[in-house]
Amino acid sequence: MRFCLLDADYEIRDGKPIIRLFGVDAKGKALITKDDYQPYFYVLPKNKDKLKEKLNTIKMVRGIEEVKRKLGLNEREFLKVFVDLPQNVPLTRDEIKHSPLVEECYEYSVNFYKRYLMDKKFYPLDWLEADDKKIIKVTGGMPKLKVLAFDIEVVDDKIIMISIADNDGCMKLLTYKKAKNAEVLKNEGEMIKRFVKLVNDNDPDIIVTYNGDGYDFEMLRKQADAYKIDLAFGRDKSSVKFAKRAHMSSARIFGRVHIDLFKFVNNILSPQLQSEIFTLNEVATELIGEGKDELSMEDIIILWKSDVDRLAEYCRNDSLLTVKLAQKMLPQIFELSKLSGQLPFDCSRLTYGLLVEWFLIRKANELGYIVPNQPHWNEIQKRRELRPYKGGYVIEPRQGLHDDIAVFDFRSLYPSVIVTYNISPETLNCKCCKGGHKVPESNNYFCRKRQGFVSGLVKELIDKRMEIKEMMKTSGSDDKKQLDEQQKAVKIIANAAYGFFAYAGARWYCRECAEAAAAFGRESIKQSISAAEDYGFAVLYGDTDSLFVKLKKAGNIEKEAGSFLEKINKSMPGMIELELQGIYKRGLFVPQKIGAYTAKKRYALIDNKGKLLVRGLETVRKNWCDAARHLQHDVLRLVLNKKEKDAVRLVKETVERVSRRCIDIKDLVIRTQLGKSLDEYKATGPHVALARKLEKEGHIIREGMVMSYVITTGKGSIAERAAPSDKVKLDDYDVDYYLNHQIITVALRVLQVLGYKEEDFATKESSERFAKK
DNA sequence: TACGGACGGGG
DNA sequence: GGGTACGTCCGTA
Repeated sequence: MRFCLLDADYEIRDGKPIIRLFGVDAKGKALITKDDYQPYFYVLPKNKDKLKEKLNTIKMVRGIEEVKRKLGLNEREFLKVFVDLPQNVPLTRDEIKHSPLVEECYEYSVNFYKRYLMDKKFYPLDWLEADDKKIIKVTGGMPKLKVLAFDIEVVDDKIIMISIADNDGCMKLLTYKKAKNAEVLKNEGEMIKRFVKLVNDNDPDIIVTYNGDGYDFEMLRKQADAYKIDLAFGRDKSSVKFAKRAHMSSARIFGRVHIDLFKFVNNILSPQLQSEIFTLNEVATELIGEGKDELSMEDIIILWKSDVDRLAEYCRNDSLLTVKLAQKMLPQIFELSKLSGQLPFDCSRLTYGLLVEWFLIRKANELGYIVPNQPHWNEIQKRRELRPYKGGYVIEPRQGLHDDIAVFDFRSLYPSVIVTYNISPETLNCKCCKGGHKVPESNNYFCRKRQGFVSGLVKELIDKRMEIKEMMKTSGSDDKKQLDEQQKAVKIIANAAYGFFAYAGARWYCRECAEAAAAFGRESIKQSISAAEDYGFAVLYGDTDSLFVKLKKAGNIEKEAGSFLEKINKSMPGMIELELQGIYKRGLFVPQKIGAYTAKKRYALIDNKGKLLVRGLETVRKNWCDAARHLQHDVLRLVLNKKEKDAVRLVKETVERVSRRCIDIKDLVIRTQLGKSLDEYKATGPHVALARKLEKEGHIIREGMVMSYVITTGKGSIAERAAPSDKVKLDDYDVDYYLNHQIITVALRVLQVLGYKEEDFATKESSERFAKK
């Protein structure tokens, strides 16, 4: 049979590990094929023969082979130790790791299915041909995959609604109250059972969610456990497995690839997005130009009581939006899978650093290198404690409002720097050439004679990207689209290499390499900046990899930005490339230091369509009250539309309304989650103080509960004055707190830059309060 | 000033 | 077999 590889794992059958490969054939039919493979790891022996004797006494060991592999730049002789079961690889290593016969063990923590794919040189989305004897790679295009998205709604810890949508748009809505176009079930348990059946009937290859690992599947598991329902989503009727991963569990389904789009956005895509907020609404708006009406938790509770039809519509729209977003993002995930060799399931959940790491691991394997071991926990800690090295070059922002701004992006600079100066752990201060590439402001240098492992691979990536871009020029629109996804994937991995050198958990960690790349980078960026100034731009702000400019004299910013880029890219060495990130009508720049604390990038831009791009200012999260949250956004929008006076008036109005208690108390509610059980708290924040009070009154307080409170007048710390939001009357709230810690704080973030002080927002009602301070 | 704790996404 | 990110900002001590 011939199939396109989508997923893999292994099972133990009759005491033997069996690899299972999952995929679809040309007609889109799901297939599973199995293969035998033997787990192993490498040992660098001190005494080869004696070690072999010792290994042969270990029951788990099934065979030993002598092999030559490269360790760094040198070829060494290793023992390849085969064991019976994958889980016995680390156990066998434990038995010999302290032996005087062993210098070091390697590759003992590579998952068995990854080991198999790596050794066979199988990449996800490869077409494989399997017969009774063996599996070989063949050619084939992209198969048609059935994609299904789902979304749940929850009220009071109960799932009240589930919607599903697939790539044909066909949908289903399950609930247990009467609703239009819904399938109405008897209760929550029946609904979950029905959902499981629907998924199996629909038989998707890919299941997509938005934060399904962190929420929907967790919630389903909890409720299914309560009703003793088996979440048998697997193609073999197996239940969903919750794999413990680095920081959260991932919902894994046999035979179907569960892709959590939020994880991919958060881990990989976020640096390339304009938005700093990664809600489904924001991300979908940016990527597919389609958003959604957002409902608050309270809204959902109210709608469940009063307007189930509308809630159903909301729920439907969420799964539909998720499936549309998947159509946009899956090609990107697949291209990264093809490049890094990681299964789409893993690839969509890897962090930036691990994505590079797995790319390097597979390449190392293919080039005959032994993969360096992961650093030990104490080594990672040691790396983290090192003082930070000098990073990117920062130009302090020119505080205030500016018109007609061009933003240039230097991000492709780092891969070019790594290649140009051969920056790699093995080429650092080599013995062969004392006159290597010297690092600015340092005594370190990099080899000129031998290509480094990492720098060589980054070079391949850059060359590949050039090739793809060349191909794009002569290809049709469908091919072009796929090629574009390919070049983006290449760019993602190439760009991540720099950060990877400084990532404390990295196998190819090299602080000197990161330092060097930063130093060479600073040099080149400074050159680009002076070129921009010579051209006639005023530099408004720059930080590491981005540059904000406006024209010194009147002119067309878009035209000038274009011709500047053309000019500078001709004079830039090698692959160094400056890109235009965008043109903006107006921008507000906030200095990095406000009062006592410093912050990174803080600015807000507005484009010609009136769309806002906000960085570093949107600290207004759920532990702020709605009044403050909305005020900051409105103030920003007004300021960027040159309606500064209106902004100030709005702040004054809000101050006045808060002072006069002419405000809806629900706009003053602050929410904070209890992250642990009450007795574990050392510090008593407002939410903890309130929770303790409620517990004494006989309420049951559990970890994970969200406390909703309002700060009231009275004596003591803020914490002592937090009262449950549903008990607070309009006369109770603390005007001072809401003005000075919420409303004015948030307004000043923006307006301080334009020279305003808190006195400027004083009204008759509030001036007395300011005078007192 | 240092440090504990929460935030993110989802509902 | 491998540690619950990680950078930021609030409030308390």
